[in-house]
Amino acid sequence: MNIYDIAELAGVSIATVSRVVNGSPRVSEKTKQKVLSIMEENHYTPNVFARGLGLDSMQTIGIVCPDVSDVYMARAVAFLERRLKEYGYDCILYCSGHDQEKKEKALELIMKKRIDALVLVGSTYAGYGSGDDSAEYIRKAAEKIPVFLINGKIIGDNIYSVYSMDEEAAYDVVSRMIESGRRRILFLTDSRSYSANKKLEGYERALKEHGLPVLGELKLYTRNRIHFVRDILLSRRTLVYDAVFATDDGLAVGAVKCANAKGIRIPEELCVVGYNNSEYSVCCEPELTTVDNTAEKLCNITIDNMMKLLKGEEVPADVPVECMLVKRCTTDF
Amino acid sequence: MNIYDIAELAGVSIATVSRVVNGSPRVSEKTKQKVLSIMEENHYTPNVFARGLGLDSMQTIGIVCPDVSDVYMARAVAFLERRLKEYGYDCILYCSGHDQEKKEKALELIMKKRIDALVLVGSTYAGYGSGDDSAEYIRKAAEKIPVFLINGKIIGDNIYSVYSMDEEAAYDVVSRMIESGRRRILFLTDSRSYSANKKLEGYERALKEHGLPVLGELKLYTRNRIHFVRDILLSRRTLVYDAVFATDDGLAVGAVKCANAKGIRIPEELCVVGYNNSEYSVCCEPELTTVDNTAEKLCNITIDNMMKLLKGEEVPADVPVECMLVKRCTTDF
DNA sequence: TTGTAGGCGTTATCAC
DNA sequence: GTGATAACGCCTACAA
Repeated sequence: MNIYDIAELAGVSIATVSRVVNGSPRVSEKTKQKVLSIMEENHYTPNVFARGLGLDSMQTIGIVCPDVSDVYMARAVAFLERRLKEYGYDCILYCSGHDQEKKEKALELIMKKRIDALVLVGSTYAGYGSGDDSAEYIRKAAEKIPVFLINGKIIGDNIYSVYSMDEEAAYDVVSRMIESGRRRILFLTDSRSYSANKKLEGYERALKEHGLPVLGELKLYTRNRIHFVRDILLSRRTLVYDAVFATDDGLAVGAVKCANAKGIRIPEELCVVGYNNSEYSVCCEPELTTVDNTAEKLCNITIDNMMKLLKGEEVPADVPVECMLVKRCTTDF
Repeated sequence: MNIYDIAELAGVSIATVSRVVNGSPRVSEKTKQKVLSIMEENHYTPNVFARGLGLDSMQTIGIVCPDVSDVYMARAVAFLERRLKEYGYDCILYCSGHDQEKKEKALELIMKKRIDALVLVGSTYAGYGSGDDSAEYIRKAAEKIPVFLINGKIIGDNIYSVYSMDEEAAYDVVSRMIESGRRRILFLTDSRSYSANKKLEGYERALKEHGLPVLGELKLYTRNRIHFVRDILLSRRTLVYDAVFATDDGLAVGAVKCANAKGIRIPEELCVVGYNNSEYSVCCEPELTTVDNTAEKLCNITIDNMMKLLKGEEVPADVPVECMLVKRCTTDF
């Protein structure tokens, strides 16, 4: 059942059917009703491929993230999908992993689908600072379609970054730790991404501004698995700290588990702050104080701006969004 | 840059270019190399819309789940996406919510995309037993393309169900609880889905076969939020139980939190078992014994069977997969 | 207001 | 082995 069949049944030309389908006002009410009823009767659905071919768009947005099974990514994808649907767009999803090579491959593949725009979720797509060319593949994609980064930042044509103000949040948290008497604050992370770096910068700035030394022994890179983190901390007997600032809740829970295992009291002897305000934070015991990076807000802004852009409006290339501290039981400030 | 441009540059016809693109053997090695190099030079990519129009397929599979931000769904989507990619298929993602109306709408929308097949993740798509017509919209979709259910079961033409053996797993867990001396076992769930019903059946069968009564007061339906569950259990002062079997880890964690708040010792005084072997189970304290429903296996089987089916092979319409008990610290058997 | 005809970029079926 | 050419189903000037 195609547009020709409908046209014939309705006794009009395909142009008229097309006009009805696309809600053109240049159709008489009478023929419009006629055509609509025929379409209804025959369950006619325009062929999206044909339409895509003509318009060079299938109203589809590409979403790429390293791994949807990560709770943070999953939430972001859920928010993005919902918002996109509200605008009548669909999304195709790619999980790229974290390897440079795989990420490049993923973008190459998804670009072949002739999507209208691209969203990259997670700061792994942000490059590792200025002057490196690891983000070149993203710029290349941006030559064809607008690229939106969520929680990453790349400066370039047709690239739009919406990210949470992690440096400021980290600075704030660590400052409070220091002001409440902590002196040896462990920086716990699983990544050297843009966002992790920003958190590190905030951490270091807070230390410096409060006259504390920045110590390599108090920065720990590890895998983001609860037991793994717990065990690594348990095994470092010489590592002394009275606070932990983790770049993800999972890591923070690992630190809490370690303290529980050692019989260290939280928050009296150890203060812990996580990141992302995930369900883990209320799952662990005691429940975790954490930074909410307002993922929903980031996602909504991203899609809203994307839609404006696709309509030809101007949108800011750089949107920083404030984080929010959610206090629970692992802090005493 | 389209197939005509390439043909002209290579001094051949578009038919030959098409043959090269599609790896047809009926091209001389010489012209093939010539065409390939021209394509390479010009970064030629065939237009997927045009190809889709001709072949009536864009090698795309639809994935629908109620909510990707749910950890279980997110993991499933990740597994599915990875496997699909291995086969050269892409996926478009829809989150439908749980409302009947929304689910129908989601399927209606995604069907318009002319996907090659459909995966429905989660037992919310399974109907609520035989004789109800709430799954009619799924049968309708199956008239056009094969539909695969993950963790649901609908019997019908062109519908394929891959699901974990939840009845058996539940029976097994509850039996062990009883055999280790538990007498009042709370059944905790957030859903009346196919899979939740199966778990309930297993629970009841175990009680009956061990000569214990099935009590309404020991079945609790609640929202799947840790604090919500904890608070509801705390508020039911008269509710007495010495074991909890929950249909999801989140619920089980709520029960653990309640016990912790009341000072009830786990597993001595209370035995708790969750479901899905999610990260929550190692997050909570004490760590949760849980049933692993082998989501990865379900997903891989689903996609493998789908690919076979799309190639014209026969595949079973019904694949039950065994669960696995993962023992941690909330049980003493 | 409506219809005609060309174009979108492929693939597939013929001939040669 | 290679090349015309007709689908595929829609959109949209342009004509009427």
